Amino acid sequence: MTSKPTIPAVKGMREFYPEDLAVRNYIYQKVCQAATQFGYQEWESPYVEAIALYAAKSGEELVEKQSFVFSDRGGDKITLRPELTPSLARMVAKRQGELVFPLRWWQYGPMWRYEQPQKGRTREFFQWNVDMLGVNSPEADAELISVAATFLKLVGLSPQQATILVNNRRLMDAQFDFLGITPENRTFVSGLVDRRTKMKPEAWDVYALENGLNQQQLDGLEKILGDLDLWQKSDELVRLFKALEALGVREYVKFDPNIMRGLLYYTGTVFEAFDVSGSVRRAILGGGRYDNLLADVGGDPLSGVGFAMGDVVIGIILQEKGLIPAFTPSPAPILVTVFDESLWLDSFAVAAELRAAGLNVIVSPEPAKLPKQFKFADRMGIRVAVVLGPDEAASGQVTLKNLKNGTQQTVSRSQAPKEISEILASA
RNA sequence: GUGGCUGUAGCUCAAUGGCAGAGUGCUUGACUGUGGAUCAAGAUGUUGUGGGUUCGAGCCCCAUCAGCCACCCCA
Repeated sequence: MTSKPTIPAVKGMREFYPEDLAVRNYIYQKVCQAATQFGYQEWESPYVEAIALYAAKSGEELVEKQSFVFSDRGGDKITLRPELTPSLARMVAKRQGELVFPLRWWQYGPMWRYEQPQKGRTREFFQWNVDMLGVNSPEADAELISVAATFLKLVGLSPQQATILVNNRRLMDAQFDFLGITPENRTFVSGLVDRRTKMKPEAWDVYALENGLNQQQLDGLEKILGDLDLWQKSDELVRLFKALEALGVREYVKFDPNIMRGLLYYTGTVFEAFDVSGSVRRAILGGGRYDNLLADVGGDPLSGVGFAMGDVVIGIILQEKGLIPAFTPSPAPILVTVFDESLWLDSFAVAAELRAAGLNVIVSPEPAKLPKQFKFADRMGIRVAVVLGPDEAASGQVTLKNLKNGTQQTVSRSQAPKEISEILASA
């Protein structure tokens, strides 16, 4: 054996073996399908950006602690992109005058964040971003939630398995006002709400009282957070749920006053999707409405709504539930064997004929014992083995073996493509 | 950045401080023109890395790297 590699992969970076890439590509395919059903356009932005792009809009945590930052040869600070929204804002602002609104864009690509790798979290991940810009309405919010729900449905997650929880920032702010919580205290209270499911109730109470809430406010807050009918007090949420009903995805969505989302730039509807039954407690995806997206990059004010989904959490969930299609190692379903040295190049010629007929074909690179070649075919998930031995060569024929059921037939070389196609079509 | 657990054959894991092991996979054969099943034989290790304690370290101590889990944050 060779010695062990002395230089490991960089911490938290992903290595995609063929079976891993198959999973990634499967998710990509479903994401594309969901977005395309709703008429969203695929776009792409640079993987490397100036750090200054994020300084304006993204949180301090993301820029200072979670970005991979480098200097280019001119001394400018650049970074592997930790998120997509600032790039979106810039590209839209640059062509704001000529783009057609409402704009519906999606992207699926790599992102990097310098975090401690753990379950559902790596330093390199693929993220699906979907955004609609230029419309500010609960009905537009409903469309985005509907795209997300459509994806969940496409990958085989039922409403019982995965749920999208929805809340509204304006509704919560109004409730906070009613309790006499000051605007400067709102950020703390939002964080408090966010933390509620992670702390023991008593500890949470103490934490709240120690940070400026009085007992009356705490009681009121707990009442609000337990009120699953609270959405009826929000015109926006009433319209949202009616639209979701019409869009046919209402069963995937639930109101939950505990959903706040940490990002400061959300202003209205917010939502997160969770796996209800599995081992991952992290959100599958999250998003919401943000106003004034373009203000910081010099564009005209423009409201938008969007969400993001990482590939890591959804990948774990789909694997756990057996929802990833079986992996076939070989993309070519046909193996042409090489019987011996004298027939070596004849086998190559047979392979070329089959490829010319439009088939995908592996040919053994050198003579080997047939059992070994058949074993290889089996391991690679190949469905048809082609044998060209002395008998076949003498009569201008080849033997075709169906590896699924073990049957075989000997046919002329000219007929082989047609016969193989029939075998492949039969299963 | 903080805390906890782990690191032994390709993989999953054993081994009271005293000879480095099993299952699985791999190679070969039973079967020189046919894979999956069965049986038999065989090969495989700087015990993550570097120090230390000890007559003796896979095991104890320190450091370091990596992985997992939780916190922070978030997709």
